[in-house]
Parts: sequence; structure tokens; C-alpha cells
Amino acid sequence: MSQDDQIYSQMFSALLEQRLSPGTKLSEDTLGEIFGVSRTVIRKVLQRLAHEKVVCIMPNRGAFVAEPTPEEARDVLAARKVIEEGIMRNVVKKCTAADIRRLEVMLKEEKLSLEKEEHSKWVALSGDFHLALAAISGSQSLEDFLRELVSRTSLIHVQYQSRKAGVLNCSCEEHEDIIEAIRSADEEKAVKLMMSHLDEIEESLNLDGDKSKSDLYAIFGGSK
Amino acid sequence: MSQDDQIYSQMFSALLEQRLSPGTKLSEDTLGEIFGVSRTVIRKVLQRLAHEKVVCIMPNRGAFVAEPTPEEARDVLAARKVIEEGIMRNVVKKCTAADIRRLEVMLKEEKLSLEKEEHSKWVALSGDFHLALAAISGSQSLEDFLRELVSRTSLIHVQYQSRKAGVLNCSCEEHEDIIEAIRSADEEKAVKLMMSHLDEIEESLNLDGDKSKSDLYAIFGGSK
DNA sequence: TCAATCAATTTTGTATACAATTTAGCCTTA
DNA sequence: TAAGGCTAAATTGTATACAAAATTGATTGA
Repeated sequence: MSQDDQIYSQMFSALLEQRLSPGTKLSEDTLGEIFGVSRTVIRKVLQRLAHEKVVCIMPNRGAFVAEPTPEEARDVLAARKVIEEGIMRNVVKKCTAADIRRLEVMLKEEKLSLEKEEHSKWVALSGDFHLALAAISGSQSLEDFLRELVSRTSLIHVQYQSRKAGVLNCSCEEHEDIIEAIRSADEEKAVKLMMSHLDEIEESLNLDGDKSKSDLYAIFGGSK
Repeated sequence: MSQDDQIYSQMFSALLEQRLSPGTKLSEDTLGEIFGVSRTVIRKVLQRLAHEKVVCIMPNRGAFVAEPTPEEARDVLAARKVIEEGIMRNVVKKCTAADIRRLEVMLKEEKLSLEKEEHSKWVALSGDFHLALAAISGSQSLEDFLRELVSRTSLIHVQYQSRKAGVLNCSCEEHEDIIEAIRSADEEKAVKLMMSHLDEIEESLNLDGDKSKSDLYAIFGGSK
């Protein structure tokens, strides 16, 4: 594994585990010192993250952790529905007993992280579950695309999570139901469950009230 | 438009218009001299193209125009089916009269390029048609993903086009039929036409016989 | 003559130096 | 005192220099 990849992985994990909040400035010099490399390699990593849309590079201004707008959030979830429907249909056809066992192991980890209330770890594990399905489906391209969408979803979770974290508990059961549908090879049910699962995720977010700018207006009660 | 983008566009066009064949070595020094910039900016462009999978960067070896394998080709077409089904469903809902007019204009251009037998231009225009549909669908993410898949399809066309170019003529009619289905707001028909269109594309390719390596064996008659 | 090894050249990977742009603070001025 | 502009610091964009790796060609030996 090359140097770039190592640094990329570390930054990517930090993003997924929500240790880097949206909007954080990612200074080339600072990151270079932290990782003990020159700006050259940092720039390479930042460009990669930017292409995956988890980092936003503004010309002559620098790189920042992406701050998805509500529109982008909805777009990501809508794209996930399209792609994960395709994935589910393949998964039902291709899933082996060994695959199901691995999914169940992942589910247990998810439950554990929920019990321990390790929220950000759970978000990452939940994403891994969806990516595991993508891997089972055997479609490399769809898996790559979903990886990007899952990362962005993680950022979206940070920015738009509703106050009641209780909503998240459902998701574990939903994953459980999806496994069951796959086991019984019920394609339509599996797809339907996945679609409503993604709907639930979207509904659990605070995507109303046009954030950022209008935030201040909302807080201080002025009109726009 | 920044310097990177200009060089990127030029190289991207060259790839799409098939002026750069799969496997071509893309030397940093050479490209730097051609475009009158340092290797720094060339590397940036190459990394971007590599992330879009139209260029393959091999560590310590350099960058090459990607040579999709038959498996990758099938994977790309399969992913297109999933994504373009999603796109079609949105297009039928959202397409305006103005959108249809623009699609018809594009169709005319396609026909023209076919008549003039400007094959590579037609491949590019044909891709544009699919991307126009993606734009109409309003899904930014799906449009981005499709852009990547269309570029790769272009490379696949170069590498696996069957000897009889006549197959391509169909595609124009198929695009025509798709427009008609959209006009009559027949979602199922539109989706079905698009699926069979993509099937036809796949069938028009020579994806059998494991290329590249075995090429030489096939040509000179030796056994593997 | 062929194969293998080694040296020289070329090419990529990384660090650094310099240029251009932005940002921030200060000073001037109304 | 506040607004505007100017200078200085910091940061990004690009070029270049140096290090590491791979390719190539030649030389040597069988």
C-alpha cells in the first residue's frame, strides 16, 4: 500500500467516523506536517477526496470538508435508491450461504455499536453493510459509485441529523429484515425493504429550512 | 476555466473521439511539452482521468489509456442499465416540450454524422444523447456516474467493435423510438426501449475470446 | 549465438523553491 | 468612529530539482 493510500485511508476514516466536521479547512501545510510528507502528496489525496465529493476544493482558497446542501442530500439518497435497487436484484440472485453469514456477523457488530452508543462507529458500520451487499452483487461499477454515495451520506448524517437519535435504532432492524428477504430469495420484498429503508434514512434527516445562510435568520428571528 | 480543465477537456475529447487508442502510453514529460506546462499539472489531469477510469496509472510505470477487459465491458453495460433505468423513469416524469425539441436536434446531428460516416464523432454524439437524458432527469449524481460510464463505453467501442459497422445504424432509430416513448409519457415502454438499446450495444461488441494477451495467440494460431 | 547480468538512461515519485492570489491587520481619512 | 484602501503575512498554484524505480542496451560469459 503506497504512501498516498495510507494517508487517504486515514483521512477517509476520519471523515466517515465524523471526526472531521463539514466545513473544516484542510490546509495543505498543516496536513503535510501531520503526516510528515510534502504538500505534493497531500494535494494528491485532497484531489482524490474532492473527486469523491467528500472534500470541496475552491480554487485559490483551499480544500474544505464538503457541506452538502439539502438538495445534494436528497440527490444522493435518490441516486442510492436507483443504484441499490439494481444491487439488491443481483444480490438476491447471487447471494450464497457464506455471504449471508458474513452479513449476519456485520449485523451483530452494528447492534453492538448501537448498544454501546458509539454513534459514529455505527454510521460507518451501517455504510459497510450496504457496501457488503454491493460487493455480493458482483457489480464493480455500482459498488464504486455506492462507495462514494455512502461516504457522502455519512457527511449528510452529521449535518442534518434530527435531534432524536432514536430514529437510528430502526435501521438495525431494517437491515435484519433485508437479510431475511435475501435469505428467502424474495427479490421484490428485498427491493421494497431497501427502498423504504432509504426513505427512512431521508425522513430521519432535517432537510427542511434552507440551512447555512438562512440559519442565522432562523436563529435571530429576522426575515430573509 | 482553469488551465487544468482546458488540458483535461482536450485529452478527454481525444479519448472520446478515439484519437487516443487503448494502451497508449501517456508520458508526463511528453504531454507537458505538448501543452506547455510542467509535469505537475499533467499529473493532476492524469489522476483525474484515472479516477474516471479512462486512464490507468500503474505505480512507477506511468499512465496509459485504459484497456477495458471483456468483464469490465460487461460490468459497465450492466451498470448503465441500472442507472439509465432510473434516469428514464425520471425523464418521463420531468421532460418538457423544450427538452424534447433539444433531443430531436441532437438526433438530427447523430443522423448527419452517420450519413457522413464520421464514426468516432457519432460515438461521441450518441454518448451526448444519453447524457442529455441524464441532465433532464435532474439527478446530478446519476448524471456524473453516467458520464464516467459513457466515456468508458467509448473506449470499449474502440476495443471491441465488431467488424460489421452496420449494427450501429440501428442505434439512431433506437434513440428515435426512445424519444417517441418519452413524448407519449409511456414510462414502461421508455425503460424497456432503453434496456434493449443497451443490450443491442452489448451484443454489437466482440466480447468473447479473452483479448489482449490471447490476441497474439489467436493471430498466429498457437495454443495458449 | 544466446542468455544473463550490470550499467546507463529514461521515467516516475517526492520535496522544495518561487510566483500568484487571497486573507488579515493596520493605517489613513472622511 | 467607521469605511476604505494599502501593506504584509499566509496559502495555494506551478515549476523545478532531486531521489527512486523501471526500462533499455551493451557487455560478458558460456
